[in-house]
Amino acid sequence: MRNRCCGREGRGWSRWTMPREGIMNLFRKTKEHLSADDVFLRMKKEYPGVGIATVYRNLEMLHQQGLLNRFQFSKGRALYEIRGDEKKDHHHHLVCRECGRIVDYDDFLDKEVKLFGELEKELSKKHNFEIKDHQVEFFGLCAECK
Amino acid sequence: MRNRCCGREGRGWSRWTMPREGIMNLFRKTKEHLSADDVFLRMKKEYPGVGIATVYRNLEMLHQQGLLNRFQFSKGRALYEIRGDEKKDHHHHLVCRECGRIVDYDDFLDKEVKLFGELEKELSKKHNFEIKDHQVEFFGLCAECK
DNA sequence: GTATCTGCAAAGCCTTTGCAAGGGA
DNA sequence: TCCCTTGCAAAGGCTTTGCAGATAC
Repeated sequence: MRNRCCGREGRGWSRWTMPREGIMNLFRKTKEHLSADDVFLRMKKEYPGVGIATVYRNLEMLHQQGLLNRFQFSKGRALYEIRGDEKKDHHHHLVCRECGRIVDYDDFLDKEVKLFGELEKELSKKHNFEIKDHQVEFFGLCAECK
Repeated sequence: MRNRCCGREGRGWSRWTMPREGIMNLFRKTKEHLSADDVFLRMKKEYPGVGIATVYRNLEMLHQQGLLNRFQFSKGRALYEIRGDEKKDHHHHLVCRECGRIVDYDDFLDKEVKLFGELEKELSKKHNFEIKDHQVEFFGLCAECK
């Protein structure tokens, strides 16, 4: 599965390596948000011997390339998730302030999609920003914690 | 200025102290987003002798009490800002991926306000979440960096 | 063959914690 | 007096870096 390496401009790597492949496989198999340590621990089973530094380096690289999203919901650890087709896989988050549980939702209301499109356009113009992406979180208490 | 201490239920502190007051004064004077270290350094001038641990402890306490917002836009450091009247001071962010600059905007479109109200209601019901707050960030490149 | 990538260990940064001393109520 | 709060220093958690050896192409 090194086809991803070829014909890709400015991709940030020169070789499609085993750890890189292993990390992407992991994310392809799960919908969870994983921390660097989560990835490191799960990698051990299928690709033993991969070091934590390599995990960090690759997560950063894959994030830079747009293959993974990175989130920093709370203090401490960053969380990653796979990023698929922009339009298809985009979602927003519900984050529980108590237990840290994260719920994704992607069944947007039509007006929600429409509004964000308009907002990006309008804000770009008004603040002279080139907007590439957005992130929305609702915070509160989940069913168990409230 | 210890009036804030009195008659406030579940406020998380028993005494309105000098460091606490100093920190709030700092935030009242600025619209910037400050890190714990920023606060620590600025405190030194007016309230020398306040330790960094105290700054962290109080930022956390003030955040818990809803007087400060905490954000974690990128890895590393948390940023704080003063939180005024919910309706009046609420705003969203534009974050530059290149230089980290943060622009606030609070001149919401009417439909934007309306939509978020509807969304919170609908998501609460659908996911059995008690939504208390939301946070919106647009990421991209600022005028200088693009 | 060679520049890139890796694992290991050590260092770095931000944040929290333990504890004895200080200071309101 | 009581016990909340503080400052200091040490520890903690997550992440990055330096470097010699391994590896993709």
